[in-house]
Amino acid sequence: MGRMPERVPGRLPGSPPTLADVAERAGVSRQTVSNAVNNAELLRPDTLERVRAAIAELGYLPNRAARNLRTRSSHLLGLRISPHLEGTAEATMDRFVHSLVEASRGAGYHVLLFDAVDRTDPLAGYDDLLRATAVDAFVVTDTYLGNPQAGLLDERGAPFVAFGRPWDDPGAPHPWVDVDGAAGTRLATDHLLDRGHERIAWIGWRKDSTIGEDRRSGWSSGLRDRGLPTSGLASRVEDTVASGREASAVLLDEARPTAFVCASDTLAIGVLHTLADRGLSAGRDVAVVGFDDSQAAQLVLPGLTSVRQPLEQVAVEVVRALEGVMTHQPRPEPGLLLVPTLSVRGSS
Amino acid sequence: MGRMPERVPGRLPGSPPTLADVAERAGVSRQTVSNAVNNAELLRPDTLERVRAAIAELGYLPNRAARNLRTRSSHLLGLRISPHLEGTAEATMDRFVHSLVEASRGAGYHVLLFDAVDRTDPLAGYDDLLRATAVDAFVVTDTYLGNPQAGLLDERGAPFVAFGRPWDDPGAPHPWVDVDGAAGTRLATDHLLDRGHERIAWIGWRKDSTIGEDRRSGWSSGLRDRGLPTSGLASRVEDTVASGREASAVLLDEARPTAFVCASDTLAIGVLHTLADRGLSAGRDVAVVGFDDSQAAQLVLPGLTSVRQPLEQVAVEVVRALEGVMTHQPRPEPGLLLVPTLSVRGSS
DNA sequence: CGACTCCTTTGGATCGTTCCAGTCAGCGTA
DNA sequence: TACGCTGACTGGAACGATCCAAAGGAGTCG
Repeated sequence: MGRMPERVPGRLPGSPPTLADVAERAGVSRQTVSNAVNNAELLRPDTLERVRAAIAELGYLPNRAARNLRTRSSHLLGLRISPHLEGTAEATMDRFVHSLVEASRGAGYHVLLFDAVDRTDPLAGYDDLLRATAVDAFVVTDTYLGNPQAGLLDERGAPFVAFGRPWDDPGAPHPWVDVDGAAGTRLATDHLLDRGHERIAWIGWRKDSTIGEDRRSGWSSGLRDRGLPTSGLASRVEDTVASGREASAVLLDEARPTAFVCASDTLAIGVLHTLADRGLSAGRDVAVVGFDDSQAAQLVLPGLTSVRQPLEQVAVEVVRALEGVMTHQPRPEPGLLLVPTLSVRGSS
Repeated sequence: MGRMPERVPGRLPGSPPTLADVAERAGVSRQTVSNAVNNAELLRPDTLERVRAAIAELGYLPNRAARNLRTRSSHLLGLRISPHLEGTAEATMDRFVHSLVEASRGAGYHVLLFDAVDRTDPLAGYDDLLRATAVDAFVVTDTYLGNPQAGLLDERGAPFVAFGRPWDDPGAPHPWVDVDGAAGTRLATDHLLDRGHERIAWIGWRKDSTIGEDRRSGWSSGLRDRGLPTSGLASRVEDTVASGREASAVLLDEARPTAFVCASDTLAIGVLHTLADRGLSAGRDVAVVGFDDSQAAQLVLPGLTSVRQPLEQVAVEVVRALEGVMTHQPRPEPGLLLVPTLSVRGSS
């Protein structure tokens, strides 16, 4: 001992302490400090305490870059955010981001946000981060567009978990977590049936939207199971307030429903507008249920009953699945389907 | 040449190529490849092309961890997200996050999200990331609570830029970017005055909210400058729909205003509810203006006119300021105040 | 023709951590 | 006493990039 640590003279006083600083202070080797941090059970109790004291005194925290380099992992999860989602999907995504950050922290990960330089390239951003080993894994959320991402990432051996089912390839091997939309609309439909409604209309998206058709099926199965008709009671339109408004006006004229189930809050708010136009009371005269439980659903006048996705739970399961992927644990099932709940408000 | 690269045999075929791989392929030294990436002007044109070809063939991208370790910088910006903000502030924050990710990318940075383990500690999360040199700088957004962060981060020499003024210490030296709330409400007030309104009411937050008082001042100065009265026309309440509804009912009864300017969309929607209760038409009978231009403002029935914060511009300026901070460039002014715009819709 | 530039390129050291092989002391057993 | 064995700790090498000083080559000039 007594050897001068060579690098100290040149160090700025403000720069954080290193493993070597702690080692010198505790009178042990660097490796022993490393073990104190990562494998405490390898140390004798008294040594451990001495090292821990030195760590506390100096306020030492391992340098991330050095650790990342050595262990070939960054403890970062990449999440690509779409520049601007349409309608209420944006709010859903934001609620998910919050939940994901929280769930990731519990597992020792941080969330790295990135966006697509070139929106036409499905792998834009992903590929660069992967090759630069800047993230350990991805959370893929933009799967609803006919996700080429999943397949492409799988090909490159990139670890990831998708929030959203592989609609176009139900047998896809990659792990995913999703919310059962049909169960949500079924919940909504049963809720309305329980309130005595028998003529319940559907306003959803165009037929080429698989998510839209899934949500629709919850409505139709709910009516069919009670022997009630669905024909003439469904409409498929764009996801805008104006479309919901028009579609509901037509349905009211032609099919006289007493309740509406909608594929989104945006459409449901369109229905509320139609009711207001006609002097009908939402909730009393005609019931309305939306989907997403957006902020707007809480703010509009009678309060909009809406299907709420369990995003906190989705985030937790996504992180759990990611841990499995990164440790190469085999999974019994690639997918996990969670059940939404219903936020009941004045509109029903 | 001809020397076998020692490390190749042990490398997994899937692991990304390194500087050494590129160097060997191009027949140059590692340093030359490094220069080709970072200081292209140092290379002779033909060498540069050869190296670039090798980089392209191998799909090389510098390893982030190694670069971070050597250069002592991570090219990451830390952003702490609050677990759950109240009301429409959450939507504002999310729009800002999107803009920040985009602006950061332009400057070669990514955004790292984190949240507070312990919400009572103002530096929770910040300190750890700083000591672990996990981020280069922070974007501090939660300054409206009487920001102890700014001072504490300044003390530790942490580079950061705040979105939000240092209300409690106007002379604070740290850089910040903010939106001029008073200018926004002034814009709203002038807009209503131009439409012929003379009795314009204010519904804002409690007096201890500095932001609320700032926004209020735009309304009061607008009226004073035209010699119109403000007394009896202002109300200060909680930021909820119910409060806005009650406050507007009282004001309508006692002061008979023909227009309302509100400190938030949440309050403005409360006003809309009161108008609907009384069979008054928003826009025709009574005009209403909100603040934040939230999604709900676009969805509610006549459309809510609202003050829109230029968050894209804020993000760009925050990143610009951060670049200045990190290169230790002196700043003429610590702060920058941006002017909002007005999104005019049916409610006015 | 040798000395002196200047420009390009190179090898070694380094950032701070973890992996790996090995040292050393202490203890039980023959 | 000699031997092996185990547990606690150590020193050197490695991860993959950049910084630094110095080497090599081409061109200029006395």
